[in-house]
Amino acid sequence: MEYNGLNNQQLSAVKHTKGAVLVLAGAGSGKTRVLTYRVAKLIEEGVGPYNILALTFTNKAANEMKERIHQLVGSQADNIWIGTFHSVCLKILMMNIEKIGFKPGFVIYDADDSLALIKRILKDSRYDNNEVNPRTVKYEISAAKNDGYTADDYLTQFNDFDPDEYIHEATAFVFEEYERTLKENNALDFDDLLIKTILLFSKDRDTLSRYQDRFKYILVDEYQDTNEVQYRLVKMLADGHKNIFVVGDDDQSIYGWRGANIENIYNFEKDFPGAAVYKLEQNYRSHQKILDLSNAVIKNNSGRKSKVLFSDAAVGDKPKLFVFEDEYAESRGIATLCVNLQERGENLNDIAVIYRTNAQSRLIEQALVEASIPSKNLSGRSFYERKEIKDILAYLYMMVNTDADLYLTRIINTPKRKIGDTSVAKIAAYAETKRLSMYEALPYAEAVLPAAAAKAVLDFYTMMEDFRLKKDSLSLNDLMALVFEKTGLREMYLQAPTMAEAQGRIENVEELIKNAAEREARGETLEDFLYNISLITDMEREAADEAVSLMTMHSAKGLEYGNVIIAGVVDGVLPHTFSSGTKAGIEEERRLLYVGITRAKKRLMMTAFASRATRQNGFFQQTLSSISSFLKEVDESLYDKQETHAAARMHAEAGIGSSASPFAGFEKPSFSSGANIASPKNKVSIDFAAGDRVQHPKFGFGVVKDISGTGDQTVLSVAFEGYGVKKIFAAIAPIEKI
DNA sequence: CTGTCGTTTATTTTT
DNA sequence: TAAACGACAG
Repeated sequence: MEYNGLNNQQLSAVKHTKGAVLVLAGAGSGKTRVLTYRVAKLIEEGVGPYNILALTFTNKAANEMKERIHQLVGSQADNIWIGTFHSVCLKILMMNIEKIGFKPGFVIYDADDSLALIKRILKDSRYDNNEVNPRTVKYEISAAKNDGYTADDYLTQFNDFDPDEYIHEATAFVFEEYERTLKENNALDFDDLLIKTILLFSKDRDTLSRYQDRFKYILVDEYQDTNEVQYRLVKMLADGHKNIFVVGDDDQSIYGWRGANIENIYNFEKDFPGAAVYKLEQNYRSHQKILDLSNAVIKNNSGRKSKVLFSDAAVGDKPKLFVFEDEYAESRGIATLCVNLQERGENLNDIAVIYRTNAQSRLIEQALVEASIPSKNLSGRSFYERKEIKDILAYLYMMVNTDADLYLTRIINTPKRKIGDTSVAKIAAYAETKRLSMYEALPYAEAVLPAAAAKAVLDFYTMMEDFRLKKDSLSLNDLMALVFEKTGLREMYLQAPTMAEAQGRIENVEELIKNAAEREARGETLEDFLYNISLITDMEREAADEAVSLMTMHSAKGLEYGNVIIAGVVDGVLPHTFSSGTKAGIEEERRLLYVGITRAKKRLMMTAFASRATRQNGFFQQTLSSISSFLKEVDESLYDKQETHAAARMHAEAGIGSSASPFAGFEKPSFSSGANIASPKNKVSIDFAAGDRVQHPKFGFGVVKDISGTGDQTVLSVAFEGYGVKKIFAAIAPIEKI
C-alpha cells in the first residue's frame, strides 16, 4: 500500500497495529486519514474486515470513513462494522433484545418523544405544577443514565441530596415512571441503546464473549467526547483482544454538558496499560497566522495534553476583529463582509458564519436577506425532527409495534378527528386497568366513551387495522402514500397558514416516501426502514444552491471553510453567561472559540459589538458588552482590530475597550433599511394584498404571493423577478406598491 | 372538542 | 422580542 503523503507521526500511528494506541490529533491534522489508513493497513496485514469495529459519534463521520476506506481497499470495506455508537448498539440489540426482556419490534423514542413522555408523566403526577421544568427533569434523567445510574440508583442517591431540592424529588419519581413506561411501550430512548447493550453484555456473558471475540480490532473516533457509558462499552469490548486505537483532541472537547468526560482521554494510558501515544501537530488546513491565534487562545486552558499546531502553508491574512455598535450593526457588518468576499471572487459555499447560540442567527439571516446574500442554516431543525415527518412515521411505527402508546397518543387525533384529551385519557385509564396497550384497548371504546366519541375511535381503529393488514402486501411507497392520503394528513398540511408552508410540508413527506421507495428497492422492509432512519438526524439532500453557511460552533466541529466569520465574540455570549460559573465551564467555552478559529483555512474574521439588548427582570435593556476575555488575554498583535466610531465611543465612555484604536477605514455597512428592526416605531400603513405588484430597490419588480402576521409584524412573501420568493417585513422593507 | 388569548420562558444538542 | 404553552370560553 502507498503511504504517500503521511507524515512521520501519522505513519507511526498507522503502523502501530497491536495493543492500545492513543492518537492526539490536533484540529486539521489529518485524523480521518490516520484512521482510514490504519484500517487499510490492518486489512493488508490479513485481518478480516469482519473483525474490525470502528465507532464514531456522527453518521457523517461514519459515512466519510466508510467511503475513504472503500477507496483504499475496495469492497472489503463493506464487511467492516463502521457506525455510530448508537447504530452499532442498535444492530446488536436487534439480534439480542429478547435476552433483556424487550420484544422484537421495539421502537426508539427520540429526544422529543422522551420529553413528551416526561411531560405526560409530570402532568399525571403530584408534580403537576409550574415548579418542575420537564426539560430539567429530562436533562437530569439523561445525565444520570449516561453516568451509568438506574432509576433505583437515583432514588438511593436521592437521600444524599439536599431534601429541599424539590427537582430531585420530582426527578426520582419521574425517572422510575419513565423507565417503566418505556418498557411497557416496548421502547428504548437514545441513551438506552448504549445502556441496554451494556446490560445485555453483563447479563449474558456468552453474548459478550462472542462480540469480544469477533471485534479483534476496535477504533474510536473523537474519543474526547465519550461519556461514562460509552467508555464502559469500549472497555468491555476491547477487553477481549485489547487492540484498541482511539483518536481524539482534548482541546476540542465541547460536549461536557452532555456527559462527555474529558478525563477518559486523560486516563487512557492508565486504563490501557502500555498504551502508545502519538501526537499529530502538523495542521494541513489553516495558515500559520490563524494557528498562532488558536494556539494562544487554547494555551490558557489548564491540564491539557499540550499540543502546538504548526503549518507549512503560505502565510495569509492576519485574523481580524471588527467591533460594531450593537448587534444590528454587527449583523449588517457580517452581511457586508460576505458581499466583500463575494466581490473578491469567493464562492458563497466557502463562507461560514458561526456563532455561540442559535438566537444569534435571526438578525444575521435578516441582514443577509437584506443584502441579497443567500444563506442556509445548518443547525436548523433537522429533517427527521419535523412535525410532518414525525406524524407519518408515528403511523408507521404503530403498525410495527402496537405497544408504543406515545405514538398512539400522537396520532389518534392528528389530524383532528374529534377524539379529544378526555377521550384519550379514558382510553388510557381503561388500558391501564385491563393491562392492555392503548391500541389494544381501542376496540372497547364503547365501554368507556359516549357514542359519538366511541364511533370516532372505532373508525380510527378500523383504519389502522386496515393499514396493518395491507402493510406486508403493499410496496412501501404505496403504503406510505395510502397512509398520507387516508389519514387526512395531506389535507391537514394543506391547511397550513401559508401556501409556502403547506407546500414545504407536503414536499418533505413526499421526499421521505421517495427515500423509502429507494430503500425498499435495495431490499429493506418496513421494519428495516424504520430502524435505519431512527438514528439518522438528517437526510442527504441534493446540494443546495450557492449560499453562505450559518451554524453554531458545536455544529461547526469537523468542518472547514476558506472564510470563517465568528459572530458575537463578546463576554456573555462567548463565554456564555450560563457557563461562566465554573472553571470547567469557562474552559469548555474557550475550546468552543478554539474550534471556531480552527475551522478557517484562508480568512478568519471575528465580530463583536459594544452594546446589546439584554433581558433584566423581564425588561429589555441596552447593556454594554466588552470583547471576549478569550481575546483580551492573548497578545493583541495576533489579530487586527477595527472598531466603528460609535462602538469606540461607547467603549471609551464606559471605560472598557482596550487601547481605543481609531476607526481604521473600515467600510461602514450601509443598508436601505438601516432601521432598527426590533422596534419599528414608524407606523407604516400596511395595505398589501396578494397579487399586488411592488418595487424594491435591490430586488426590482415583484408580486405579493402571500401575507402573514398583522400590524408591524406583517410579513409579505414576494416573488421577485430573478430573485425568487423573498419573505420581507412590510413595515420596514423599502418596498412600494406600483 | 377546538380556537383564542394571555402567560411564560428563553445555551450548546454528535444519537 | 417571539414562540410556545396552557387556561378558558364558545
